[in-house]
Order: sequence, then structure tokens, then C-alpha cells
Amino acid sequence: MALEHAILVSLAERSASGYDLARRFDASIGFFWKATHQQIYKVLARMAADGWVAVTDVPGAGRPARREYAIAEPGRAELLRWSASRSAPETIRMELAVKVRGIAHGDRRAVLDEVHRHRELHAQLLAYYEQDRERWYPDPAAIADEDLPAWLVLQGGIGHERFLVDWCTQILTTLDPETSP
Amino acid sequence: MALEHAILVSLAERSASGYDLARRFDASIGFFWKATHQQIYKVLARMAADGWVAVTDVPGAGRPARREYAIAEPGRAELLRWSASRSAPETIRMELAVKVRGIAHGDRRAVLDEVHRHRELHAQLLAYYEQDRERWYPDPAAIADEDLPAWLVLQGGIGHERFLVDWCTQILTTLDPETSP
DNA sequence: AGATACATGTAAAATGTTACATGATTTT
DNA sequence: AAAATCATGTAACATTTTACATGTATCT
Repeated sequence: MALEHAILVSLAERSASGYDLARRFDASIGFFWKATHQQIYKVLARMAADGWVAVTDVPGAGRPARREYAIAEPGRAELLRWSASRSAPETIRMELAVKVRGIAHGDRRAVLDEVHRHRELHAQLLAYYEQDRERWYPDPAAIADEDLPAWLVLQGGIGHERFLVDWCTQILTTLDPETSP
Repeated sequence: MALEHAILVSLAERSASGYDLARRFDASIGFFWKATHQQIYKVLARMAADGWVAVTDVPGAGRPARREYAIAEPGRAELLRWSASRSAPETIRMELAVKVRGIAHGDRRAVLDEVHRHRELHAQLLAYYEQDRERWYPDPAAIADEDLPAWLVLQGGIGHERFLVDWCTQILTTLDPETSP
């Protein structure tokens, strides 16, 4: 019970096809929730069966019949119910941390190279998010109330990527001071 | 393919029973990987069948026959192989972020209370980890080489919790300036 | 006497990943 | 002409969560 709700939030903002949702999960919503198109299509089918969303086939516009999903009343009710429920505190799964922790029993050079690679990836993402912030919210004091939640989530994405970049840097300066830092 | 490797790293450090592992996953390894005892027992059975770990029944010591698992040669080989493989960059699943993003379509007060509750939880964890660091690594310059990986992972846990606490605070000061901050 | 810690599992249900499958349109 | 984007799905497999199930020993 979670991807459903991320989809409901996304559809509450704007109706979309499964394809659109998959792209949103790659972009804005993507830094706090990941989902592949296969998963999305499957969950959308269930949500449609449960009446949470309404489907409209749009044959004219796109070539392969495009199915547009809109949030329906029971979906809104579920979103409201869920928003008032408790969430378990975030659980992280840092595979890289497992590798670092076990570096003495593994391939030290390869693990450090991997840390370096991840630092580059996270630095790229960070730059990308910061660019987004610069573009859409140049003046934090001037953000409209309705845009605050999206801004806060972007801030969260930025904070998370910054943490990861800094942590990778600390690992490299500690375990590999000669090479990469 | 991931819980196996976390278990291998844990067993490479010291042999243990399934029960011990479950507790380690609650504690030190717990802030970067979660696993329940049911999951651990199942994976251990598979690993034993694959010859990655060796099992020894210790009937005398504990009351319900305690099964001690030790890493075996194929397990070490697998650990080495895996350590040199690539890992996908960390994917976060922040349910709380989904709630914040959709706050306009949900129960605003309940979501903010939930953010507050999470901030308390993460602040507690942060304090606990910092206490650990103070206790085990009072002087960072004096840490022995073999302890550096564990210290770095602890630093990661601390950094992550700090990020979460700060992010929750930012949400509350932005969306709920009168009440909680 | 009751609670907590020790100790190990099975079974079912839900979720998520990977591989397979197809086909049109637009851009280079 | 090839590559990328648009567009939707099925099937098999793997993983994770939740519920069920049992029993001893130690501490208060």
C-alpha cells in the first residue's frame, strides 16, 4: 500500500496515462519514489477495478490507443484516509554501505571505485535538482502557498543527494586519500 | 540479491545464529539495512543449501537448539565477487514525502502531526547514534584502520538521520509556523 | 505468576523486478 | 534508414511483509 497512493497524489494534481505517470516517476516524484511502467500499469488496472480511478480511452490523439486515468471519488476518499494514517519511519537500503562495511572481506579497490562512481552520480543528480530549484523557485520568499509542498519535496531531494555526496566524499578521503578525493 | 550479502558481511565479521543476526539487523547494520527474523531464517536456509554458510547445531548452550552459522569458502568467494560488482544508486522511498506532496488533497493537520512525530523519532535515533559514536570513537584521529569502515557507516547513519530531522523541521517551519517548530 | 528474552520456523499474501512482446510516430 | 519516443501490456520470478505457530529460561 504505497505506490497506489503516490499515483493517487499524482493523478489528483493532473489526470494522466500510464506512460505519463511512468515519466513523472522518473522526474519530480522520482526522487522519493521509484516505479517502472510495468508496475504502474498493473497497479492502475487494480485501481480502476476498485473504482479509485476512471479510465477514458483517447484513440484520436495518440497512435496506440492512449488510456487517460483520472482520480475518482473513492480514490479521493482513500487518499484522505491514507493521509491521516501513520507511516513507518523511512527505511534506507544502502547497498553501498554494506560494501563499505565489508570492504575488508571484499575487493577494496573495486569498492572504492564504486563509491567514487556513486559520488559522481549523486553529484549529477544534485546539480540537476538545484538547477530545477533555481529555475522554478528563484526567490523562496515569493513561492505561492500552493507550490510550497512541491518545493519542500524538492528541498528534500536536494538535501538527500547532498548527504550522499558528502558521505561518499568522507569515505574516499578516509579510505583513499591518495587517489580520488 | 542483497540481504544475502548483508548477512555474509555480518557473518564474515563473526559467526552467529539467526536470532543474533536479527538483532544485529536491529542495531548496527540496521540503519542501512532492515530485515525481520522470518526473512533471515529463510535466506539462511537457502544460503546453507547453496553451501555459502556452514551450520552447527549447539544443543547444550541454549535451550531451543541453537543453530550457529559460519561463513564458508563459497560464501567468501561470493562476497568477493559481489563486492566487485556494480550497485544501483540508492533509491529512497519516502512515504512521508508523498504525503507532504499531496497535502492539499489530504488531511493537512494529520500530515503535519505525522511530520512532527517523524521528526521526534529521527531525533531520537540521531541522539542514539551520536551517543554510540561518542562512546566507541571519542577521538576520530585515533581510530584503528580496521575500525574505519564501521565508523564511516555510523557517520552515514548519523548524516542520514540529521538530514531527515532537518528536513522535517523545514517542513514544519514552512507549513506550520505557529504550532510545532 | 507474569513479562521479557531466547530461539526457530511455516504459509499466505502483497510487492517489486526482469524478461518478453508489440507496434506506430517522430526525430536525426 | 535508423534511432528515439510514444504507448500498452503479460508472465515468470524474486523479495518482502504479515499472520500464524511453538516452546524454554530468566528476570522481576
